[in-house]
Amino acid sequence: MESKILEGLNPSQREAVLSYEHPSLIIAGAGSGKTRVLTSRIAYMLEQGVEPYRILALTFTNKAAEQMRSRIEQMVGPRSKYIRMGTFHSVFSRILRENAERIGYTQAFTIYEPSDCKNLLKTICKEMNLPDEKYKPTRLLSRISFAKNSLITPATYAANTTFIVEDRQAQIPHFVDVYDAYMRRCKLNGAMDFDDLLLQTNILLRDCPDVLRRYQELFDYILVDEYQDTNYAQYIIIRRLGLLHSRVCVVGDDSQSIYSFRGAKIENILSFRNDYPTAKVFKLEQNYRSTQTIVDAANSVIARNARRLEKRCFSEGAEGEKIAIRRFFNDREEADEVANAVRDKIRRHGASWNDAVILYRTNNQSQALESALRVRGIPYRIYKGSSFYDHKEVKDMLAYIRLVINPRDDEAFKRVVNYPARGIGQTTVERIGMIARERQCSMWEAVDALVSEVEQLEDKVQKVVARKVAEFVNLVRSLAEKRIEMTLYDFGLEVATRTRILAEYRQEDTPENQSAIDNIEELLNSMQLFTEQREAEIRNGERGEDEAATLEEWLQSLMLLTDMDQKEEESEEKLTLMTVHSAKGLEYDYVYIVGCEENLFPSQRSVEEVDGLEEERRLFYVALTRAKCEVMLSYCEMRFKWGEMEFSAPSRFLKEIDSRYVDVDEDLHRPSPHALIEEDEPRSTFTRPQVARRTFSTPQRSYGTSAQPKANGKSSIEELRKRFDIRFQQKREQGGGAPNPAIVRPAATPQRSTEGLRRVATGAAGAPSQLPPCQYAVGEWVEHPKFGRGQVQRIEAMATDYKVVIAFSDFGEKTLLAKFAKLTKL
DNA sequence: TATGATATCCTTTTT
DNA sequence: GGATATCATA
Repeated sequence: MESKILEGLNPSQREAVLSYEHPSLIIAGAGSGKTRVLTSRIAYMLEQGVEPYRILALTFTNKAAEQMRSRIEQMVGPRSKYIRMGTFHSVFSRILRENAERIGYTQAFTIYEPSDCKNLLKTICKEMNLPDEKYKPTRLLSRISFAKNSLITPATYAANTTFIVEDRQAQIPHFVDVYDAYMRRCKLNGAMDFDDLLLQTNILLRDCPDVLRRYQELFDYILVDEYQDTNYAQYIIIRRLGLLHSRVCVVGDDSQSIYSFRGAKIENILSFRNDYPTAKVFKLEQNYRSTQTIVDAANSVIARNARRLEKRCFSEGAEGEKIAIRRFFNDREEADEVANAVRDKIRRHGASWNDAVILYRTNNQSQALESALRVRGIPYRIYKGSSFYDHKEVKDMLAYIRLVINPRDDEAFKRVVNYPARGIGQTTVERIGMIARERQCSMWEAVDALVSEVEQLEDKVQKVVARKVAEFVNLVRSLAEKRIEMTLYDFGLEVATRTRILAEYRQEDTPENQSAIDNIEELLNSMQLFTEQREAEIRNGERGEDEAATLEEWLQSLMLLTDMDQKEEESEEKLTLMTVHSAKGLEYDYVYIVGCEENLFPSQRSVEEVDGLEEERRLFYVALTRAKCEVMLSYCEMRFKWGEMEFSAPSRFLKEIDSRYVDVDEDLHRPSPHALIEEDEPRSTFTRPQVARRTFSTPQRSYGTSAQPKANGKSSIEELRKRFDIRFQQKREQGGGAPNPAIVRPAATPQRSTEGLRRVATGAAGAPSQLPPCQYAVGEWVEHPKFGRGQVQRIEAMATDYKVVIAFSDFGEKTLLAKFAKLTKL
């Protein structure tokens, strides 16, 4: 009897699933059922008796991991829970935590986010008296990131003459010293940055053979998704772990390698067969997602890349519509017209907003689109890099929490030592920093001693300052004590109130303050959610009793979240906006790719880099292949950039699509107005032969020296305006531009209950008298989605909510928060 | 020490 | 244009 898992797989998919005992390279073209093969393979392994905890499955995003897990669960049931599955970063940060002491780290290490890293670099450069116009934090960090991802430690770096010469030429001769100091300081602070999670894992596996051995023996099977986007550090981790059994299976598509800026090495997938000579190779070439037109069009573009693994993608689906290419006057018009186009498309096909996506190259392109969508009342969701955690109030909360977990975290210390203001100035902070450096300890440790000596201080001024610092130290200490006896949520609330952060935002009732309070509440929500999830897992026997949710784990999971991991708001139909990068792995019926212009897509920088253009082309390929049915590409004549109008030319990629698959509203090769202007103003500086073809590329930065282009451009804008005004007029008359009033309500922002927090605000924190009455009563019968039926035993008022103790028939007594528990009265 | 004014970067893409 | 950093002033 054949396994059900194999049903419906095509021959090559099937082979890829069956060969789980062999190291495998699965080259999976876009839309070829890659995830299905991967999940089927794992499910099949489980069915064949492989123990789930012996499987290590690494994905690119947490979301991908969750999706895979739930699919496998559907196939083979709850055993899937025990598979070690997640992103490289989340899986290995957990492993690092378990073994932190082995590499001289504290188990309570915190993770520095890029802004912490940059701040630290800034301090280091200041201390070393390096000119900050050359030693820019971002630049330093990206170089450090490059080094770490290539497993180059400061020592190896210093020994490499190429690097040293490079740095000298880049006028940052002391980079290696900065790098060294940075790593030391991180360690001293008990902190790791994102790249450390991979680098330190490698150090751990290199220096501790017993640890290596343990995990080698544990993980009989290793599967890696999106292998084309792994960097050297990740590659070596896989090599090391796979050395014993070598049952490494990687899945990827070289044509979709788009993360080289993060150190991803396309070579990893290109040379997999050399690394694992016994590997079997499977090619998934049939695209089940897109129309033939889309697949063929995408092929015609990607064919221009030199370095590729041989494969021939095809679709047996419908031929489908041609790819539409539209030209617009400026980014505003583009946004308006694309919004109209999406709306019309969705209406005409009776489709859902969920079926369409607008993709762009850079995040900042979303602004124009957002306002166009808002005006039309089109509901949308936007995936944007970590916006939530970028909020000041969230960072402040997290800084206190980080300090509680790991007091040596200097960046957290500096952030909140005087927030909310308690009279500790810059000078004081600097002095603490100096003491810390003298004693080679963290700032916390520096003041820790000081606090006990406060009263013995002679100097009056010093005494006052010291008292203030002591106040802060005691605050954090007392929070640390509270933490032990409290639930995550209660502790979070304690932090918000005791630090007076909440009070800060309650002083004045402004929209900004309300949103800050909302965000803090959301942070607390996530704590509660985390606790509940964990409790459910323990109840289901998926985790041991001793594995209750901890603050550390919550924080870690939070730090490693990506923009793609945000929770889907159930059943809300929204149009999605995101970068092409974020769209990898997703699919939509209708795809709109905006800003297909030179210097934007492809980006200016990519054109200058060695393999930059090929990567950009792959990115374009990714964008095209997201579509199931239709694609519309658009570009503008002008775009608002750096507060100025700049001319743009259509992207070269538009012309690279075989014309058979394209429907262009205007001749792509027609000289653009921009080109006309160039001709009006001849430039003697252009001597290169390319000049003749330059009609389609903007002069900005390319060869054009000085700031002429901008000035020229500006003076000609009026002229252009006139020309386009005529077009506008025509459009208006055709009725193209006017928003249709018959359309949907405005995008309503989800209303969260912030009642609780604002209430606490006013009076003494936690005065229960101000709470609205509890919606449940003792003795009442309720039903919970997970725990089933139960009777309310006790109700206890808390600061912002009620604790409800419920005796469930099947799960026993449980304490729930009224606000969060999804209870229905019976 | 805290606030408001000016200067300066910026725009790739993200775990 | 806009966010953030640094500076000048009370």
